[in-house]
Amino acid sequence: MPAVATIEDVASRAGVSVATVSRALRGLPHVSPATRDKVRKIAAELDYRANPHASRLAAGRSGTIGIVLPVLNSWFYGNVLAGVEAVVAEDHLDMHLLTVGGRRAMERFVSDLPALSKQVDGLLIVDLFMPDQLWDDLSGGSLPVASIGLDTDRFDCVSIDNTAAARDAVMHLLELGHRRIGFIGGGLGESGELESAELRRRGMLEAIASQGIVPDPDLEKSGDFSVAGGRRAMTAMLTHSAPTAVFCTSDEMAIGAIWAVREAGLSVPDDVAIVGFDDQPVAQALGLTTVHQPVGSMAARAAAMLLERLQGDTATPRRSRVATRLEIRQSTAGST
Amino acid sequence: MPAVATIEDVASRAGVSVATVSRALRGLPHVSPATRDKVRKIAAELDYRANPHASRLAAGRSGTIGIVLPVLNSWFYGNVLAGVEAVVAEDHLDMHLLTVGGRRAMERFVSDLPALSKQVDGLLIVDLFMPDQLWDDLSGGSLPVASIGLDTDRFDCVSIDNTAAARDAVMHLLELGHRRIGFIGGGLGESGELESAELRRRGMLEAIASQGIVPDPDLEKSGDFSVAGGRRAMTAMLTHSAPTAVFCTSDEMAIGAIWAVREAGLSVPDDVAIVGFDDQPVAQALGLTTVHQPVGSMAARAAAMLLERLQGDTATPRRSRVATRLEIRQSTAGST
DNA sequence: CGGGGGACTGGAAGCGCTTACATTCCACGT
DNA sequence: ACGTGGAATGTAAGCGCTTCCAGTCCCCCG
Repeated sequence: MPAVATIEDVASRAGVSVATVSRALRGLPHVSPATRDKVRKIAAELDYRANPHASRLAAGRSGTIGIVLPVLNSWFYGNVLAGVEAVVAEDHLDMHLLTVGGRRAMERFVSDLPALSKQVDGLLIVDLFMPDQLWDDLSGGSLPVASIGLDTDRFDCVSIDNTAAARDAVMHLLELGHRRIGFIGGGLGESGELESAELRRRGMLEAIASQGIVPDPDLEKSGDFSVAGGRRAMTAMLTHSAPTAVFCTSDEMAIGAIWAVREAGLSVPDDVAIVGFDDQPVAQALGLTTVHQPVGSMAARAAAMLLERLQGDTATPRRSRVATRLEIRQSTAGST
Repeated sequence: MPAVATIEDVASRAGVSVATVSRALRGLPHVSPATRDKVRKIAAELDYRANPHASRLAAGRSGTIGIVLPVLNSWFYGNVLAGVEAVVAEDHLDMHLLTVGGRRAMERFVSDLPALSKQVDGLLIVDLFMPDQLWDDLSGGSLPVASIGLDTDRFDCVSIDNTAAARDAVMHLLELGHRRIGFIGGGLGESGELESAELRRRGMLEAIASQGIVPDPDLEKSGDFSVAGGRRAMTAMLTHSAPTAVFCTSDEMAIGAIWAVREAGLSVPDDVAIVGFDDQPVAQALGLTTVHQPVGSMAARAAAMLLERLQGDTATPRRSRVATRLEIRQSTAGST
């Protein structure tokens, strides 16, 4: 049991008070350079690390930001985490995962919100089903909040223009001559549709409306952002109506849709063209036409914004819009 | 600023001491049922939540387990996180992500290890590049450790028989008549090969040796477990030698390999058969022959083992072996 | 009916830091 | 020579819990 050194050990060994050690180690003013160096040297010798719980309790800050997301096992959120991680690690902050998939978890999250401010200094909300109350609590509270994928002026956000991106994607299909265009949107668990999915649906509707096409409810299905969900939605769609093209709100669902199309003995893109969303690495490998969005860097940017807030920046919420780009590949334009 | 209630508020409102509140709320003995109920009722009214930092400081326990993994943006680790999350959430524990990709991060991790015991009660090591020193530190230290994917008797682990799984996969290729079989293994970042990749390589060698085939170094490449890495490795392999089949240590790399094969104007499986590893959802959708391993439940099981250790279980390390299964699909057996 | 022993409860000492405030010290201006 | 202001340092009061220890109180046995 190598009983790690405490601040007191450092202080006595350096012949100064704990207050001085604390100041010296954190680079605060009111410490002479000589003292600071000496303290640091001794701290290094002792391999001293401040006990984070003590620091947090005393300082009332946690040095942690909470990341609120629905699930962990999806490419999208994995990339978000990676992007955020890179940024917060630089500032020696920790990240605290708050998985809020499903209605129950969301309810618990909302009710925990007041207490949460003790545990995290800020919150990063990732594209998520947001009950109305959460919007209010979040923008009303004193906890800094930033979001990835939510497009709002109530707090900092970095997002894409979901509607425009979807419109472009569907316009692409229309230009190829498609008239019966399906849509696979999505929500996670029992909660409602994700806002981003809803906006993409709107873009799709705008696009087909611009060509005077009447939307067919049978051509709208909801998946859960998984491969299996996409397949299920596509299979259902194929049995009832017969789209010649389908726009999916995630690559995973698009892959599932392609699977379903092939299972039905049809071919992509000849019988059914498929468009995804996200542009995961796998999309390129498979020749999936999809909307590219730079998830990792969006996440990093949002994290950086949040960190600025933690430094005390209290300007009005910033909204950062990131460009998307339709990657046209074989799932709409050639043979797979 | 709705100043959350402290234990003292609850105590005074309930007319008892803070000690009693603490005991009542945590369900410790030596509290009469009547008192307990009263305290709980009042705590609920006040929406009291214990300040975790204070609890941790006082108790010397963190209620947190650390999860050590190399990267966050990969399907494998995402599923690990999801599996672990499900288990730890039940016990109201937090998980602390320790991303240790790359040599530098690993060095920092090793040097932080002693201090880490203040921050986490236990460590969950996910299939990772493990420097020798880390092995010693981990099994020598007092911190409970469990691992996912590492096969060891130095601490609890749940793992698969990588060698056997790889052998079976390659035997499958041999049975199909392949004689020039490539291997795409992998490590992450600048660190060495993952142990699991190394074991799979061994299984591959065993298999081809059993058929009297001499291994060809040109048929061994290393990827980084990404689609791009798999593609790169495959492209390199195709230019130098011409395998008729390739075994990849992850599905992502297998997908990249398929991509490269097609880019080269060849077809899967007719010119080159491809086998992956993991059996991600996307593998089934794509008809990728692959080794199935139940990542999520392995992670959950390892987490459960670790939790038992936290309860004080000090039996000798348990090794849990999970069965894998070769899923034969079109990338080796039919037309894609 | 007295004493022993549980079952409850409260007091209080920390846990290892941060930080407001007090103190010391020195260089400087007058 | 003496007051002064500011920088450097120390003192000590918490932060909000947990937990050891020491009571209290009551019941039951001898």
